[in-house]
Amino acid sequence: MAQQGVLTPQNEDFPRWYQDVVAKAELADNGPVRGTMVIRPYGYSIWEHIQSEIDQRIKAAGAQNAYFPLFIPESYLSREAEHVEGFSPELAVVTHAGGEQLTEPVVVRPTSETVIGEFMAKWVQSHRDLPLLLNQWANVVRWEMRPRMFLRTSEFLWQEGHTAHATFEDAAAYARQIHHDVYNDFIQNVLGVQVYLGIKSTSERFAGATNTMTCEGMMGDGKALQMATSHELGQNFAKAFDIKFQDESGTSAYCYTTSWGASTRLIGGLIMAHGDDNGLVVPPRLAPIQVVVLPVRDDEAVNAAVDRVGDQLKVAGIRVTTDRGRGSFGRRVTDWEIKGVPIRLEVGPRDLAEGLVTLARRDSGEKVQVRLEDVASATTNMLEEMQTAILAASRHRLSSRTADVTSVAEAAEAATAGFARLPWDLVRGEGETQLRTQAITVRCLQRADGSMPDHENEANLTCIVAKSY
RNA sequence: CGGGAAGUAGCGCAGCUUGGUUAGCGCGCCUGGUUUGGGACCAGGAGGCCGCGGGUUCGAAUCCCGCCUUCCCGACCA
Repeated sequence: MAQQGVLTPQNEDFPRWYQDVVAKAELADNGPVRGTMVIRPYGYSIWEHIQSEIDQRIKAAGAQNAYFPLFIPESYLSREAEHVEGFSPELAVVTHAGGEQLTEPVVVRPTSETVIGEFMAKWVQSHRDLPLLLNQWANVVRWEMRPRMFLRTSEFLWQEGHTAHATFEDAAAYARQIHHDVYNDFIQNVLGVQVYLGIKSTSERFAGATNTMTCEGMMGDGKALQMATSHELGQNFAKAFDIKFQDESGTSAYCYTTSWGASTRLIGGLIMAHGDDNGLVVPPRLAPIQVVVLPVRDDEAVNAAVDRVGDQLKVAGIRVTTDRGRGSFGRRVTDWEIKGVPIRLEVGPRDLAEGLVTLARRDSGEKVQVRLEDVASATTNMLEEMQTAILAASRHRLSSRTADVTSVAEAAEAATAGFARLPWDLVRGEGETQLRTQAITVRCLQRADGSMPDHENEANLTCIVAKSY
């Protein structure tokens, strides 16, 4: 039965649709202070799954978790000139504490290169201490001009990795390893989003970095979202914080450091990459709830079957929940659709009489009937199919809405609907400035074959330009 | 921070132009009953510092000033 939508349709007003999903899927609420956000239990459970997947990959890459303080002496920031220049406008600074004015104000960390640098300097003495591979899960604060739920909040949750290496090559290789094996692997295989991997142009680079790598995803409205980044920091922070080691020959040298992060912004990316007019679509591998079992009516035989089916799925290792007796069937269906649960398993007397149940897939709307004894295997298969289909859809959107063009003017035109790709030599400098006036930015630079360049000055690079979040 | 819009019950809104008894409506919520194969229905009920502060007035949701917050478009950004 056609209903008036619960959500604003995407093509009517995409930002409004986004807000609706955040609210109706019970992901988050606005906090009382400008730009802050309360992450609700369902939203937080998605974050916990993101954390767990990324954390496993970080550990597989050899880094260890640690925790550094929220407060940083203001003077630390100013030790690295570009870093302080980049971050000062958005710092929250504590000037009073304990009822007194502080002699040195402390900043609430916007990122932790500086404090961690300070401690790396203490911990690194010898080449035997390298590489030093650290990660922390933390909150950071950046007083942004224009907050948006999950995409840009004054306080956000993330992981930030910080490493120190003996050589430029080792640092560069590790930053790339994180970029591919942690970020791209997670984003593609768990989040189901196809991204462009590339390096940032000088103007888009992280403050204090010598090279910034990015994963650029395309959202449902054709705009870009930077979903994770890895930075090579050269010796900038090593020099500012005196991170030195002695090599085999006894010569003292500065380390090369890296940093890399992914944040709760990924949830914004999840919403906008896969969501539709019925709400969120959570990829099966990420979903806190993979299957919701819905009894069509509150009836003894049906409930008994619901329990049996739920147990079968649990035994098969599927994350399953049951929703019974909470209002009408239709209501429960739409509620779980908004939350994006991959599979809805309907149990009703008619099907049951024939020994069947119905599976409904969230992304395609496809419904199939399966025999009770096959529920676990059919569900497992459908979850895998959906995971594959979601990535395929994301891949299709990215390729079909990236236009290869040959001028800045054409790029500007193409960027109204998606991404544009063109030779970097046509854009760098003048073109970049010109595109910026139309809110279009260079998202990343790639080699002609789509691989990641070593630096901006390589010959024959292409660039991808788009409007972005 | 610049340009635009808006803040009235949990959510969405009307009322404001032209100040005047008790501030309404839809959804949601509570109670009881009937329901449940795509947002159920009937009956009864609860819920308001009308964003905050000041001013004008006999009287302010309504007029004036200031501030805060949210949304949209920019500059900034994970």
